[in-house]
Amino acid sequence: MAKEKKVEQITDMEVDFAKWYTDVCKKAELIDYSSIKGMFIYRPYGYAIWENIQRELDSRFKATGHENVAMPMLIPESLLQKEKDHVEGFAPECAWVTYGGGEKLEERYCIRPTSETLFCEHFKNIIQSHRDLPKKYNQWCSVLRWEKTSRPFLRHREFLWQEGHTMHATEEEAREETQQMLNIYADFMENVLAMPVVKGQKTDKEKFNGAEETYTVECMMHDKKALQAGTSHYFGDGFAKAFDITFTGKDNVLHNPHQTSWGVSTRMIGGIIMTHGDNNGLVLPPRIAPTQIIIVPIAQHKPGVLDKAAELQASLQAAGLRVKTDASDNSPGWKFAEYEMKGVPLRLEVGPKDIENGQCVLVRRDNGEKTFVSFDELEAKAAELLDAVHEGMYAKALKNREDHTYVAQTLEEAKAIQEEKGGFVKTMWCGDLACELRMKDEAGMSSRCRPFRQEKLSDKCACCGKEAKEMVIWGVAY
RNA sequence: CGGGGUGUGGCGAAGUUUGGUAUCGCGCAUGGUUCGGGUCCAUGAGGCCGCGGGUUCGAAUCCCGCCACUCCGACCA
Repeated sequence: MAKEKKVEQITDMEVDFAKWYTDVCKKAELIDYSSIKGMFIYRPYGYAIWENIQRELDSRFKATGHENVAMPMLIPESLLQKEKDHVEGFAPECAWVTYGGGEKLEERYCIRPTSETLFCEHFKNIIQSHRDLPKKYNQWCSVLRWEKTSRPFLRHREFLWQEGHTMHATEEEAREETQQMLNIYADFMENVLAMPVVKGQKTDKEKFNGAEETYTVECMMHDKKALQAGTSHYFGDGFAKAFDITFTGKDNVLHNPHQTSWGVSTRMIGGIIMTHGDNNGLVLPPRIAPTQIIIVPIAQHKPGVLDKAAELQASLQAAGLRVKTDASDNSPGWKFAEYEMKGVPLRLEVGPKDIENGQCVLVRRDNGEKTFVSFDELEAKAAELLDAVHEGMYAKALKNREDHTYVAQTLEEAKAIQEEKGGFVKTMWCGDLACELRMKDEAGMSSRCRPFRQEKLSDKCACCGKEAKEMVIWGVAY
């Protein structure tokens, strides 16, 4: 019996990372393909992860004064076209509804690729006075973008997400909102998903269509590629002007409100898989795992074993943990492999020998460590171990990022690092688009962000040698 | 959207070159057996061979078109 490789159905990530990824998505029963390219079926286990993500984020949104709404799915073409940069960015990947009830429509409708325009139309109707501000809305929905290539979770044509849209009386307040939401994302990813993030601002080239500023949280995957896990945009009053949204201020003068939007999607699940997964399958962060503890009874036909398993499940559930017992006829070894593949953070083994000794075994998914725990301290120990699994996963992911983040002083150096090692490359940058394009052309890397945590690596831009403004992190992105 | 690869029961494959009754392993069902790392045995069910045309007495196999998956680019959350 192989010690390292316990699940034969999954391709090793060192052999073929892309195949490993799709194997995990399918074998862990997260997702299935549908008959339409880029449209995926979220299976119960995959959807349960999304529901847990939703629950965690939604409570954070509510705690900061946001309200949920539901907007229409269709956008009239005339509405989409009101903001020039926005429509230019999204028009190429829109899908259109042209028939209704068998009749050709007067005006075609875009299936929402994002809902800024819909929110703006609505905001125009409901905002009159400074007393109506701020408006802090969010919606959980799916959006459609006609992508050319697709991969489970990472790039769908239809994907689930949340989009927050807010309107504020002052620029200062809108900017604060933008930062607050970015921080909520960062905190959520690190403390719930165990994914370390780099916070920063996008370059003009990479920012959202129509935004003044785009902020991002960037993560590094196992294959050293970057994943943009969430974004928060400051719009200024550009959309407000385009949509003629005004309010009367305390000064009895008409003003345009300042706007933000921010979103994360099911792409984060792809991030979880590629940040934490291993050659035995998925490894789920305990705080969003649909099942946190799987109880595997040993010699379950023997009297008392299943009763004890049920008793342990009940007491763990009473302690607020998500627990299941697998009492199927499959052998214990089969069950071990199955729940490893599904990434369940802790396995609890209990058999006749354990019952005699008044104990059971807890096994960590992240590192395989076994702990014997007496029944009377099980709830406390299980909760403690779940936290330890979270911390272990975070530390491992952080180490991966730090081990594969490099400094380059020149474009040639950056290119060499990318070709030989991959990962994040930090360089100084003058701020010119031309240098950013050269980095893409010659080193194959796009700018991931201008990190908030700046370092002064030198005085000169790595590309052109002119005076540098700031440090940029470059990488190959999903 | 350009270049390569692939498509055969739920999964993984053989068969395609040279047209001639649809194969194997896993899984599934039933019964028994076993249980601390994917137990073992027996019996059985399940296939529009990606889809649509064409050639032929006859097509999984040859020809044409399309679709999907996948890898490498370009584009994008």
